[in-house]
Amino acid sequence: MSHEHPPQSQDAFLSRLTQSIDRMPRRLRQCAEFVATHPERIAVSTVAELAAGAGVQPSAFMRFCREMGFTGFSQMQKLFRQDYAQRWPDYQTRLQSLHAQGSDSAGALLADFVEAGRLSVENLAHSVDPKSLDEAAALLSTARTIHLVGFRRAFPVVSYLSYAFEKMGVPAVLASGVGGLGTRHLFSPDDAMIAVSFAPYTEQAIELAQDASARGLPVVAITDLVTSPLMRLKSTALLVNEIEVGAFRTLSATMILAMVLAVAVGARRSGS
Amino acid sequence: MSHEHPPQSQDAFLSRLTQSIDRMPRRLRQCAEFVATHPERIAVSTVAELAAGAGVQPSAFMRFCREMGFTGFSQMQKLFRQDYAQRWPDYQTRLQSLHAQGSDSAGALLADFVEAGRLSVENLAHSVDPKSLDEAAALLSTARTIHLVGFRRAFPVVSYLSYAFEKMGVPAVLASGVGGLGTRHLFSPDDAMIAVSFAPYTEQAIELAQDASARGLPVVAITDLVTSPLMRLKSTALLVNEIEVGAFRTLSATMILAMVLAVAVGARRSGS
DNA sequence: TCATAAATAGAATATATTTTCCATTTCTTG
DNA sequence: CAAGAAATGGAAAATATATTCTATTTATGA
Repeated sequence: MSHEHPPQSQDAFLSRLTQSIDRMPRRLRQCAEFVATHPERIAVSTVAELAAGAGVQPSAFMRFCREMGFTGFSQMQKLFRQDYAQRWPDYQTRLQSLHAQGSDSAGALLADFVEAGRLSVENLAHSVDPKSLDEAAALLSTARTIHLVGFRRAFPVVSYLSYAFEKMGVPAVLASGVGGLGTRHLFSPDDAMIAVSFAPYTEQAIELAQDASARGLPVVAITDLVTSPLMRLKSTALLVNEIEVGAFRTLSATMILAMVLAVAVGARRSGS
Repeated sequence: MSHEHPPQSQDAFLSRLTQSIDRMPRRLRQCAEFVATHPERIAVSTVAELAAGAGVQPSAFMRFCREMGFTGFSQMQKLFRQDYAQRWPDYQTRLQSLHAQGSDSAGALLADFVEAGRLSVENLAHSVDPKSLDEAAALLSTARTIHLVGFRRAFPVVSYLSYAFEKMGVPAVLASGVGGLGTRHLFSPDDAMIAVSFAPYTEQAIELAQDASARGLPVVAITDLVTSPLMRLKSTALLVNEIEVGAFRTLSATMILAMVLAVAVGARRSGS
């Protein structure tokens, strides 16, 4: 069935893919999913490479091409090679063309933030001390419960941590700050805290961190400057410096740091 | 002469080309000129096609490749394919082998995630269509209220958007999903929605987006795959693809996209 | 102008890639 | 649970593509 005329455009191809992906058998769906994730590779890869990427045999990928209405892989590839030229430019060129659209267009904005984000991320590898990171992971992995504190710009970070910890089965509570006094009364000496705060520092976050520290909880701080109030605690500090665009700072590097921390803790927990 | 090591990048290739083009014999210069005019075709063409384009015999084109320092056409083509798409598969395999070695010290983990983040961010410049971005900003800037929908991994994104919009005085509501039916009854035709969801898609998010769309609200979707259910709505879609490390995906590129969207909307609001 | 070297075209060969085929396994359905 | 259908993996065959080889042409310089 379904072996009529082949899709004439990438749009047609993709809509057909979405339509039939649910009804596909296992291996064919693997192909479909891989193609949906990396459509740009079709033009420049061989069946063998794509099949390997999707984790199937070349013959399975062939069947996938047929199922999509093509006579074979070559025909399908031809479609993708046709308008390859449009997206050809590499990263640098692409950035320039985004900028060229005029300084107040969304494209120029995107170029600015992408560049800032890239630099921030690259910078992270230097600004974070691996020893502190190990230390932080060690502290957190032995805690009974991890309290997560962060407001305003830091809130997305802790909400991500909360999600990641839940996914890995690590007990963690988000200090919400809404509905009264929060989770302060729950602090127990064998717990630990991750406090996230950036200049200008939210008082509430600092207070909670100080409180926890006073009660003997180890505190891991994610912050931006060495002058941060969080540095005054006897805490383990992880520094991230996001590059500013206009009055805005990205969160790209910070999210990566959060993720690394979460995964490191998760690994230690399950490993031991 | 000149048969040393091959160029390692497209830039190196091009500078070498300009350098030697004057000293080349006729047919070889035809090749050089054609390649200089259509560098994007190298990755997706055969020698025969390129030779025909340059008006020479395939064997002449082969000599040209040699003259440029490659062992043959295949090696040269590889360079042009790598710069475009081949970073990803290389990266994935490298990562798997690292994981197999069990180098799960926090430092190595950090390096991995930094690399993944950097690539994800760079890729954003390709995957997001500037036109869609402009369109999205336009739609959202005229809305009375912006409804924000996103759960699980997408929640940090919408919580950031909520923060950014508040900071800029743009009315936005977070569809919390907790405490009952949420904000669905608040949908009004002159509102708009930003829906964020990644595979495996949270049903609740999809439903809310469909509901909003059915009621005539413009929906801006931030999602990962062309097969995403959010793509089926007549919505404006922005695609972000984060590289996977182990079973985890960063949010670095996604946060940048969110930020760009927020700032673009804010600028339009205050500008008009 | 002639001798020599370089460059070229086209066919022949080697290699890579696609495509088909079929035995085996895995699902469906009565 | 058995019979049939669908799906799969692997390898063999067909095709496309890259690469080399050599006879011929074109350029170079004394």
